[in-house]
Amino acid sequence: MTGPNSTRGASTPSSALPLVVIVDDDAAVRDSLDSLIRSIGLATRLYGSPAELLQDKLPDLVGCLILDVRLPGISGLDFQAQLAKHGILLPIVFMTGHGDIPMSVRAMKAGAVDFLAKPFRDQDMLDAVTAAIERDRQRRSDSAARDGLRAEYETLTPREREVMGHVVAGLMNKQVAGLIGLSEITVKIHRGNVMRKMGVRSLADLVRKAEALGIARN
Amino acid sequence: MTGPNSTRGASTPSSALPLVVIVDDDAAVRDSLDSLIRSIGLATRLYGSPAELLQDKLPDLVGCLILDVRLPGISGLDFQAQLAKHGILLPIVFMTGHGDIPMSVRAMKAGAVDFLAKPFRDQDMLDAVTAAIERDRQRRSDSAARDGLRAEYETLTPREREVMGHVVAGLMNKQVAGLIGLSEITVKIHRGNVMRKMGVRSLADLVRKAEALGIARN
DNA sequence: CCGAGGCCTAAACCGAGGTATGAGCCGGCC
DNA sequence: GGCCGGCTCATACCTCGGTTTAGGCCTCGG
Repeated sequence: MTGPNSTRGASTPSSALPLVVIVDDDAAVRDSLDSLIRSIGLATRLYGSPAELLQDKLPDLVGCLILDVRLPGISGLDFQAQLAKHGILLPIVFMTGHGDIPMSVRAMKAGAVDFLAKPFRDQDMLDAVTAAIERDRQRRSDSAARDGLRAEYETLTPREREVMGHVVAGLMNKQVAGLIGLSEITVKIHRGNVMRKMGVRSLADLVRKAEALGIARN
Repeated sequence: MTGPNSTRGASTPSSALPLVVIVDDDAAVRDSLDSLIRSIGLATRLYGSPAELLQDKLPDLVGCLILDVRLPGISGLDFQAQLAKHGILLPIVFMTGHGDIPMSVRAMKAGAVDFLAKPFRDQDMLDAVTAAIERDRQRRSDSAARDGLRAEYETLTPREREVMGHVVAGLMNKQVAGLIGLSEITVKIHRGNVMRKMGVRSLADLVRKAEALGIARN
């Protein structure tokens, strides 16, 4: 059985090439998919079971998963849920030889990119993988933006966050002051600090960042 | 065959009771579903074919569609696409006796709420219908909010919209003035009109409304 | 103990936001 | 023609936002 370290080196440089992780208990299927995926210039990583994948630590690359729904020891659908708990958020393309409709519907509801019945056309798999990678790219981009925002927000002191909340809610400095029992001038100071730390120069931008952070519930 | 006017009156008052529209060419299936849906207190409307549904004009109620994928004259999936063009945005629950996985995946990708293989358990159908209605309720709520915003936005004159765009982009009045070749005081007037017509009293609220409207691309 | 950092405040000043009053120009419509 | 509405501008006045300078209080940790 192909072990965890079955990455094909030649097409897996440490660059930012998208990585397609293939999990199937049939070595022939793995190799076939490996060839297919690498034919469009993507890196691959092969596993014979979910356990092998979990023991290995995946590089943090843009990519996706190709899973057979019938896997050794666990259902592909349960594995899908398990991966989410492990913080592995790679988009998943399912394939199956003996699947049924409820299975496919459940997978799609749980966020799978596609669900292909074997035998599938090569092009269908490539389309699915391409879509999955694009989805992952988007997710990472969104995630990075949110992380950056949160990093800025976390440099704020408790008071500054409190003031920021009221400011983006549309209150005037004097109202904020009255609300939390401060002098207006102090609110101005905090407000200025917020603008500087959040890296914005207009209230409009601050409001947008606050929205993206999910603040300003009032 | 049951005609377009087969609505069961007793459980279909003109109130805001959610409406479940059932399309199936088998009268027995329609009646069975009708009983099931009405058992949980929802109104129903039965059709034997997509054509009948399209000829009829549906009341504008919260609700959903239950479609067989195998319909007279057209595939349920094609009908799904066709309905979207007709502006009928009701969430769809598919059911099928002879469906396959690609069909279910295509339906789910196209936004179906669920895809049930016959025979299905009554409870599964009720769960799907409940979820579909909830989705429709949410969609209508979002849509109504956006329509209200657009109505306000449309009361703005071209100049006012132009000024609004720059203001929510975070520019100062004098910058806006320089950018579109006006005096600062005129910008202030327009800005004041924008605030009044858009029904907001703080810049923060204006920015949020602009975001919801998809303005402020810069 | 003392420095650092968070927190609060004040006085003073300036730039920006907002409104009212008044007025002129132009194009479309009855 | 006359009216209306959109658009423009000016003066004046007031409020609000924002920064600087300067100071005091507290707590935590070296």
